[in-house]
Amino acid sequence: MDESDFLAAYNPRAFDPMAVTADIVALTIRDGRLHVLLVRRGEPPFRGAWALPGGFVREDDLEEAAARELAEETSLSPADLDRVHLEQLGTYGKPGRDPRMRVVTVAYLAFAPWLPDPKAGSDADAAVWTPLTATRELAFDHAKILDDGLERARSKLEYTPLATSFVGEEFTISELRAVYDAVWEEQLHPGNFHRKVLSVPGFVESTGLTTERGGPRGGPRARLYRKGDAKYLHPALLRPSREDEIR
Amino acid sequence: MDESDFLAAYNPRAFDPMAVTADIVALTIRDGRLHVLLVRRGEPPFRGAWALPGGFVREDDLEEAAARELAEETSLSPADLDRVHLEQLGTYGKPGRDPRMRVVTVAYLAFAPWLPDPKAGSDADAAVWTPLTATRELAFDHAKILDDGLERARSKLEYTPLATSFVGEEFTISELRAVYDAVWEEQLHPGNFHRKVLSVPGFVESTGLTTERGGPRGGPRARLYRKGDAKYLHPALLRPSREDEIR
DNA sequence: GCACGTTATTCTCATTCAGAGAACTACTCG
DNA sequence: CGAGTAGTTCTCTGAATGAGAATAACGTGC
Repeated sequence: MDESDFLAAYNPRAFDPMAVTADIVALTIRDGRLHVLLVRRGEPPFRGAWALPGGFVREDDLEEAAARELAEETSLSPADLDRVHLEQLGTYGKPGRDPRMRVVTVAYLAFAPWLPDPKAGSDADAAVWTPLTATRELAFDHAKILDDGLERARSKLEYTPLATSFVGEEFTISELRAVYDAVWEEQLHPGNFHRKVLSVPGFVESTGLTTERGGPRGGPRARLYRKGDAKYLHPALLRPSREDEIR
Repeated sequence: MDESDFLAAYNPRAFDPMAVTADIVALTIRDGRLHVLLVRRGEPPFRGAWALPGGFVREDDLEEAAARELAEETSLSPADLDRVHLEQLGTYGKPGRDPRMRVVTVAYLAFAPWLPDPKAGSDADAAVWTPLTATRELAFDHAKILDDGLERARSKLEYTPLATSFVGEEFTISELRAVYDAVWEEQLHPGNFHRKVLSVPGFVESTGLTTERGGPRGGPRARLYRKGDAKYLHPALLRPSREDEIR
């Protein structure tokens, strides 16, 4: 066979090697604020600096590599990992972005519900959920990757039901609204939000239950919902007042 | 220095090498139909099969590599290349997708206005604009990449002014509508489309001119517009009737 | 137990937007 | 010149949105 001859003679080392890493922008919400998972690097380059969790891709698929790194950093059980939404964010391969060699990084974006505080992983001293307001200097071009991840997250809340990935299995409309408030950094109108969520087909479905108690500062018991079967929100739930970002 | 010692001792060949390619889903509109640029492979693997244009990433940036490949395949002048919108689509790295070795492909999506028929590039017998209706079997996982590119294109027309990348410098509202018709495969209402385009701030701006003649089958001269300064369409121009795709 | 502040939920009302259809007009073609 | 086509503008109707308010259920502190 022509083709198999070619493959036998093919030398995979003929090109400059490139390393491929999978890094993760993992977002969650704690205390009503958006947090990102950061690790402190235990090895050069950028030893001691904060960075996105990630690691080299070996034999596995890109997304598997990302899931593996995330599970390592957060000591997540497989069952927990199921509840985390993971999607590809983008790929960053500018020459010189890693001083060691040419590294192409495939970034993934993860939306997680509440998770316990992580333990340190293999190549990191520490991994912590960090509020976004306390932005730190990040290693490599991770600040740019984080920015891209935030913009993607903000945008995805508009036209997908992914906000439900940030809350528990059963949730109230107010908890869902808190997700939007945190990610968009805007206070949404409770009444209109309530109407909107219930009017979008497939966004949430009722469980028939309510919370056991009212809120910590009073108020009636809230009805509980679970995620519906919609893949897209239609009509979308648009961010208010983006006049400035439009041009 | 600790860090420079580390870098000096670092062996870039310690990992299995991975090749990185940049492949392109280049779309344009001809005769009112959406076309994609395909090449016929001149070398194994998949010799003789149709594939997306692309090639290995060498010293350059990923996007530069994509632009270089696109320019090669289409024999585009730098001035023409300026008018082509290029954005990253996604990265495909499943083990085994290339029989030669582990190949990670960063796919780019290009929107081009009318371009001349391409000549064959270096590693391809032929490159042709192919109507999407005549879908062929594609090499590797390029069918999936193409599908993802189409979905991205359809979606981007909704909330960005990228439809203007498919038409010339000056265009009529009807030409713009033809872009939407072709990409969405729907006949939009001419009156409502006209109202909508003119009412979205920054989508198009008037040139004050009109076409020299009416259409080939009659009708009045149309006013000419150029691209406005909006980065996003607000409110967006949503696809009609996606009820089926929502869940 | 009670007054009060808080919050879930529902309504109202005014405004904007989208879909359908049509009018009006300027053109090309035969 | 007459018929047909297409660019542009209007009208009408129903849906969606934003702002504000009403109602009612609950926790807290006295």
